[in-house]
Amino acid sequence: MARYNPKETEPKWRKAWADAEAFKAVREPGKPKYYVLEMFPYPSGRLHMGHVRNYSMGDVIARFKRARGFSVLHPMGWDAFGLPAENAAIERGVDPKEWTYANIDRMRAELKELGLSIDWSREFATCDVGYYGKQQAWFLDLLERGLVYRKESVVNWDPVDQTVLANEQVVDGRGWRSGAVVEKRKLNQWAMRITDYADQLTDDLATLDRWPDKVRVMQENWIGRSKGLKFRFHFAGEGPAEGLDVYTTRPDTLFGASFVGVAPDHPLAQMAAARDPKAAAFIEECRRGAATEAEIETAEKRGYDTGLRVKHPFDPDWELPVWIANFILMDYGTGAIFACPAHDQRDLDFVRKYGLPVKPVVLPPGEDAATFQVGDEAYTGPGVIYNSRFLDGLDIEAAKAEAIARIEALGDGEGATVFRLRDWGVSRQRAWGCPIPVVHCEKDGVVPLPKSALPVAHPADIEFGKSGNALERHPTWKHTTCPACGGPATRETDTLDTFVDSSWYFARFANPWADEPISQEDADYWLPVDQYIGGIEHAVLHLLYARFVTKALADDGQLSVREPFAGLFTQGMVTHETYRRQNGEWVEPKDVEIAAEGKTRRATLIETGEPVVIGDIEKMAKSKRNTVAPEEIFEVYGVDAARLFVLSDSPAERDVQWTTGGVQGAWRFVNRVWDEFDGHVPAPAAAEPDAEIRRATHKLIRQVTESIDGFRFNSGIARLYEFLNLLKANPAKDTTPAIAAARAEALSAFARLIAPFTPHLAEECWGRIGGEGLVVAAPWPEFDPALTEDAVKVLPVQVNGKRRGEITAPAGAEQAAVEAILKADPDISAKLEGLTIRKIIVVKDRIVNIVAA
RNA sequence: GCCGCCGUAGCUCAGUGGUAGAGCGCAUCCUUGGUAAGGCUGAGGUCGGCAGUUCAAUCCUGCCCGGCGGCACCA
Repeated sequence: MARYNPKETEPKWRKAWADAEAFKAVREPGKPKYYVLEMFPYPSGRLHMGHVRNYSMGDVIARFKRARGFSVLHPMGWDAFGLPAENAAIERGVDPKEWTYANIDRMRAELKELGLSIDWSREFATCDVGYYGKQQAWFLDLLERGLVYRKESVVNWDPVDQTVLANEQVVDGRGWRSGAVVEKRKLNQWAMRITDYADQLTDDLATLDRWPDKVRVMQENWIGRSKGLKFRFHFAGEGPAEGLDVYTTRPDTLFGASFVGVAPDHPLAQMAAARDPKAAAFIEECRRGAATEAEIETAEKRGYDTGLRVKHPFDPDWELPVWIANFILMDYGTGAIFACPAHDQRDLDFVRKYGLPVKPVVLPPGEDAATFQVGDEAYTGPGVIYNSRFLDGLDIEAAKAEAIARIEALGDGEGATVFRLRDWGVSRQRAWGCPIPVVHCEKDGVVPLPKSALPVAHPADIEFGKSGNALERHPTWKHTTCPACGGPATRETDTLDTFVDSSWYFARFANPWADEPISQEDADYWLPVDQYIGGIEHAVLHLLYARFVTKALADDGQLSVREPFAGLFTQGMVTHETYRRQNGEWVEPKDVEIAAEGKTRRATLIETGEPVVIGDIEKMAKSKRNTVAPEEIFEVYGVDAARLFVLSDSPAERDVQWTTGGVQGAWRFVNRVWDEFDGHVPAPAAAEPDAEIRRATHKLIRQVTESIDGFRFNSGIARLYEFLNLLKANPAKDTTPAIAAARAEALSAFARLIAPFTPHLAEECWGRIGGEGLVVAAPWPEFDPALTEDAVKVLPVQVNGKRRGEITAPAGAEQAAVEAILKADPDISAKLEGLTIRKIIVVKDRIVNIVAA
């Protein structure tokens, strides 16, 4: 018997699959289709373990569905525009394009080595002119539809990356890539009207029943739809004639109003500042103190009374003061509020500081109107409205409806829906991105290019290597003629956010050769993506943008689906222990030797023998040096062992901890499997298969099938481990014809069941037992449901909830039959000596409990 | 503060309303022509805590403790 040699077998089978074009996606109208997609990688240059896990999961699904008779699309591409290439250009003087394509070449080779069942003929990179030129085409379509527009606005400016960021790319006031504190700048920017779809994007989340709840909740929160009332206060005395618009979600508490507040940036605040130096000073102070969002959130509430007064909408004689308050945001609602401190914590904190009145108008259940008071905590729970004239006695929802109706009747406002979501700013002041296909003409202004002028490609001699936008600096590229007047014009030098690139790539995969951006015929067949797999970090970025673009393109008649991803799975990360020398320097796992001493572990640096501190388990990252290079693992253990390990050791949605012992365990399994197949002896003809092994085989098929369907790869693999132990206990040699016959069926099923996880090993095993053709082309094994149940069940017998013995009964035995067996059992009878049986509870095929006294 | 996930063997994790499992690690032994290896056997768990529902709870419910993640002056 020879040891399994992955270095020889694995490349052999990859070649066989390629020669057979085993993974070519073909539209077959008679067959059900299945589109499996993993979030495409950024070509950073090297494959890491996270990629191995992500793409192995997708590969399990793709191979499984193919074996189950689906026509499968499983493509791969590259999210290839973006800053790292430009940063490499600045740091190392390389050309971003060359750098990117060289990285793609290397990573493609590594991905191919993983043995993924991908249709490589469909591969593209977003930096291919053939891709981004099509993107420019639909960009122009959306521009024409008014879904893309240009506006001067205050934007998030990342001073390190020298570009604008979308709101979604600002985390805790810092750039998501650079970590730099984001500044506010006023710029002319391209934006997409994602807010037009805010309602749909919220409502349609309910249809995504194969998405994790967590992601749906995150998107819902991000879009932040709230329903309420927009209405107008009229000024008492001086003040703008048009009044002051406010937004509230609590119109039911209008009679608890204490003051009216505006944001420091609000026009009314500006007006006050113009004639009141103290107001101006207060506004200035607010601006200074609020550099980051984190600071705004924790800042103490402060305000300034403008001296202006407004009339209460339901009582012209009731006047409310107008304050400027630092906690009011200009870009939400109308930038102005009415404050009801008794039922809003922020308002309460504010009025407690400035001595304004607090009047409760919602009476909590069980409280007495005469004695109920609000202390330091606002009451936001349910109750009955009081102190509120015509709203008295109503519950909160009824009072909201009544207040809105009254305001509408007065003509002072209407019910309104407000979103937290802002339009998507897509301009980036960087060269290594998709050029925006418009020109600026002195005479005609902003002019879209005709489609015949596409693609707008990068110049070949672009000079990177300095900060700022290289397209802007290029001596000739931007100078062109205006398609409208023929006069001189300059090209737009902003490029599109790379999230635009990734917002439609899944649709392009349906037919990457098509002249139009999306081939309707092919997209109608393949879309939506049946199973999308990727990290949770894109919950409100990529996944929201892709949903929006899908809807926008559907409305433009370019797509038939309104949701891109029918199923979403967010997989966990690959983690590893961290190691540090005494001086605090991080050390790579491969330089560390771990020795077990009893139950504790001790780490030393291999080179010097010095002790190393074992630190926390963290996501594999270069900064902590706790990475393990996939290619080194492939070299030692083979690809299959690596795939098996990252899938086997944790549930797919949770993090998996990479350990040497773990991958060695997977490697041992690979060898044990091969050993079992290598020792295979053909069964004598016509022998009746051993019933126990047969049942175990059919149970296994059922369990593995259900595990893959449910994304429980780890438990499916656990069942395979257990089954192998059973086979080892019934070895091929020196055995009965019955066992040999059962083993033949078992091995045939086993080879096909391991194929999604360890595809190379499966081929080798399949060949060894004389399987027909390639295992990738073999149908998934079927199980006989009758064989997955035992014919005879061992039922534990409890007396008063404690286990006192067991009986053997036929499967499905009912109460009467079981009671008969109980009576005939001398052991049980002995246990019941002197007791009166009150009740016998029989749970079919599970257990018997006798209640006795 | 709000929402979600997690807590089972030394470690990493499966699992189940009814006798508690895997891999690694640990111990013993075997093999020494699968040998920078292979195999047998074994020890090890009040299933985070308390209460409830139930004939029966590690599993369901509630509360608490601990860890992780997301959201958070959004009117």
